[in-house]
Amino acid sequence: MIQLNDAKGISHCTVFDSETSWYDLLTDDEKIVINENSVSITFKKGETVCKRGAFASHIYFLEDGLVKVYLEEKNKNLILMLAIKNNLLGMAAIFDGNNKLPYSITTYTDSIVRMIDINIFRQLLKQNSAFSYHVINLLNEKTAQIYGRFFSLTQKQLHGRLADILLCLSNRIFKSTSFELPLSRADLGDLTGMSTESIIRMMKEFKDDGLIGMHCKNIELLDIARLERISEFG
Amino acid sequence: MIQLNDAKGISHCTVFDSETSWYDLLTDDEKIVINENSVSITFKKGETVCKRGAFASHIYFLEDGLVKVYLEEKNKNLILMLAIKNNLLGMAAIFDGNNKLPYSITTYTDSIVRMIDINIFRQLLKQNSAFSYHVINLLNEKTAQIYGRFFSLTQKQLHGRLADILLCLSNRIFKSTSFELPLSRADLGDLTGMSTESIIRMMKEFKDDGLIGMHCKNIELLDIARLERISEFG
DNA sequence: AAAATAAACTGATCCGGCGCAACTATTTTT
DNA sequence: AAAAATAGTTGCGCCGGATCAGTTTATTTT
Repeated sequence: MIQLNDAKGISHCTVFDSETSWYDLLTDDEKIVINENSVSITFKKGETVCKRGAFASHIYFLEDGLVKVYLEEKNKNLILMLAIKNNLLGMAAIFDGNNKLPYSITTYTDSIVRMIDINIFRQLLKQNSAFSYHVINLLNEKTAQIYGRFFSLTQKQLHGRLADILLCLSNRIFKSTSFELPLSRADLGDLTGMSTESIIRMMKEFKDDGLIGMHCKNIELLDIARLERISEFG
Repeated sequence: MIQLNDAKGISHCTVFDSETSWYDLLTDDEKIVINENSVSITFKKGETVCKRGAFASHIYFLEDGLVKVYLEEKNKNLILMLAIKNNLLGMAAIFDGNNKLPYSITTYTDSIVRMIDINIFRQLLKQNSAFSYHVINLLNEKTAQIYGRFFSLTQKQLHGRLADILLCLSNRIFKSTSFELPLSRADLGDLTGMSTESIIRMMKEFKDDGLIGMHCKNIELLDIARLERISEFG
């Protein structure tokens, strides 16, 4: 289990990555039910899996790929979280008053999504408490993450927010200090609550200060300790 | 069930108020277990129920009163939500990696909190799936709310955020267009992500514009339609 | 009731970060 | 390969809101 809020401060992380498998908690019969009531769909990079406001008919299990979960309204965008493979998405709609999806999902890379009938999923939650207990833990982990990000975006300024997201991408998504970004600068903006121009300026500043290396989409974190200090102080 | 995200826009609301009783979903035996493993504590106005970072030993059921659930760090504060009676709080710690509370809770008014042993609560979740299904719904409702607030605080400017919180207080807490605020201006600031001074200035502006009436702590919403428009356009 | 403390308010100043416009580089389309 | 569209970059001006420094008004304390 990954620690989300350490003693030092309130960390900002936006990736959800669960190792435990909910599927293993189902009985053999239940597994059959899931299999018969779900389909695996392939999405290309940049395709939309679902849109906020639509009726929620499925729970999405991301079998492979990288997606963003986001809110959009007028020209304002906010990425709520990034998700990598083995994530259950769309659970917030399980009992939303009106059964509408509370967010949209779009892929960053080619992705495979298993779409599970929401009523079947509800049924399993109601009948299998080991499964529903596990789901509660998943939800709580996401909630803790959202709190950290909420704090970061409302209380820190640009430097801190950029440091946060770079550390998060490195630790949680790419698991390496150097990686090739599938997100555009505009997406980084939607993730950190800043304008595209500010993202660019700030990244250049980080580069000039020797905190990161950067050639187009290729990023390398050079001074993690200093990035962490920037994240902490703001 | 209260609708959280309507078609018009992303609403900002910070109060959690559930009518359904989780307690009724327990069996008679389970009710006895809960009763034997919980105590009801009275807190005076302004007292701290729990602090972020402490080991989570209990789930808090707010039997009466009004509390804030918040993050604090250095001189930065962020109120995650307000809760009124009949709310379960502290559930985010049920399976947090390290069993630490992810937020602090303080009362605004004299309050009664039933403190339920967290392991007993876990046990009930594991054995009673009707109960855990209900808890999943509660968590999802909170999540949807947090998303709306997240959007509000990161994408709207002061006017919109103030309109949001005023409408929320009126609709969800006081259930009246006129009410006496138990929160200080500083708390309103922590709730909307703005400085105390800005809260004061903005409220005066709203008053001068005839949107609200205000005498010290007494607030009256005079033009709800315009407040909603301000909330929507930011 | 006086003193002390905290909360509410006001005005002046300053700057972080946004938005615009223009330009370049890269990718996609035809 | 040329054209079009998208993404990335830079400079500049401006303004929303924070911060600071103070005054006034409430609320506690003694």
